[in-house]
Amino acid sequence: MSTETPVAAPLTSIANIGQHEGQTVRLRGWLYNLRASGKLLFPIFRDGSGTIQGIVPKAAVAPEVFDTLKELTLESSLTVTGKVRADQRAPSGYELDVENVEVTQRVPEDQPFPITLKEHGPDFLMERRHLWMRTPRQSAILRVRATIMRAAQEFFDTRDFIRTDPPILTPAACEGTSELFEMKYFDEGNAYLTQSGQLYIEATALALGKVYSFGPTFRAEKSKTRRHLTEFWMIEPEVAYADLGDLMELAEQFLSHIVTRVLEKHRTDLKTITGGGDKAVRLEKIAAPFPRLSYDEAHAMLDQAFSKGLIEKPHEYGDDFGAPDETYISNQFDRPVMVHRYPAAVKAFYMQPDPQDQTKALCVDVLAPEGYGEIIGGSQRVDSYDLLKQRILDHGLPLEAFQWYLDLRRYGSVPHSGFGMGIERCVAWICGLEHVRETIPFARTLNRIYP
RNA sequence: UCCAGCGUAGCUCAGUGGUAGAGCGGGCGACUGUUAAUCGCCUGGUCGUAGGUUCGAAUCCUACCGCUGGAGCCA
Repeated sequence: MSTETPVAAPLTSIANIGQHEGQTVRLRGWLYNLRASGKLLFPIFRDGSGTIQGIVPKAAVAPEVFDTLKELTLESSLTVTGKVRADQRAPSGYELDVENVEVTQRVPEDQPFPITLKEHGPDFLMERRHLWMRTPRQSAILRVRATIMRAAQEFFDTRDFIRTDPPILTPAACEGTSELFEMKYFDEGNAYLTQSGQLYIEATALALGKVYSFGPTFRAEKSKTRRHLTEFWMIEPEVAYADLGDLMELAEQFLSHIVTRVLEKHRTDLKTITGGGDKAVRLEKIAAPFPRLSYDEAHAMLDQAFSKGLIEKPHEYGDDFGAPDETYISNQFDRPVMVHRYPAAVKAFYMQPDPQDQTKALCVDVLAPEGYGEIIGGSQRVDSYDLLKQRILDHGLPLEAFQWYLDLRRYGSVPHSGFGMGIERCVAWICGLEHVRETIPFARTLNRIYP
């Protein structure tokens, strides 16, 4: 439109705009919001990396540029040219003195963009997840998720772990308990979507030493809570010759590394997510070592809490902890707490018994602070052929299906340990979110598979 | 599967037996520093569905449907 605009204005992103202070740049993105005050317009642009406010005084731009922006509808796509200026009044520190704008597609006003800056309910937003993710808070969460995933892989890659992803289609249940998604598999009978790659990475660990897997897992449980998805991502390391102590050290260093990376890259995003307040402070305390609590110590803590009226139900010794129990325990600490050596009876068949007390399993749950629940579950695995076979039979599992798994104890068995971390719960905790449905681009929950 | 709560305008909600409401959104207008801008006017509804009680039902009762999050189970 305006012929004065230099065609060569460099293209940049809003996140990097500070490097171009005083220069005229181009941004490609969308109109996020528009305020007007007479002959002065305040359009807010977004480009996926952040948002920036533009300033358009009527006297300073070509009339058609002013008119185009004044009439522009929210979420219309555009390329904007303008000069970057530092401004104390701007939340991000920079503003754009708009010189020109070129609209790629104009949203018609009879069908306006449905997500406004006001409040909406979860059903309305999830039905429009493909649009909701354009809002600054949702975009920020997805950026943090990406960093968490990258940091998690980087942690293992730089420690010489080999990534070995297990199959997603499996012939039988790994643990025999969870509800599985079932499907027909040609003439081979039924197949199931994996609920954990653990048994498979035990095999790859005995081949390659230190391994991890990273991919989606599926649980058909009818859980409708803020902590549950039917499809979620899990990263699972498995280490030959590692015992429970090694595993707990690995877990606390792993989580510390992830938090460090998020703090390095996402101060602004964390502020956007928590709505202004600088909640990054609570993450600065997250550093190894983490507090450790045996099952017995945790039980005693709950016992005392009940007698003081701090929790509603008494914890029965020998039972697993319920969600309110986990919340209480985690609230006693300012960093993740590692609860180890649960009663073997409430844990999976493949967990190694504690030599000090055969009724306990060499396992650990890492509970995130603030009631976000179990983000990591792991254990030392049974390495004796005879014991593992007996456990399979005791749990009523079909021995034929586990022959390959028993082979791992038949040929050069060693002590080995591993854990799994649910990415979504980790993101929810680090970002301080109400619900895991916001931690993944398209959440799959009990009664939603659209969009 | 069980328990609880909620379904009223495009959105968020108020209205609890007597003529259907507000804010936001959308439209028109005013405003040169707004931050979910503000101000004026306009627009907008088979009160989830079906049945019942009543002179009269958004409101009370029953069933069903949908949503929400809590238990169990789990990451």
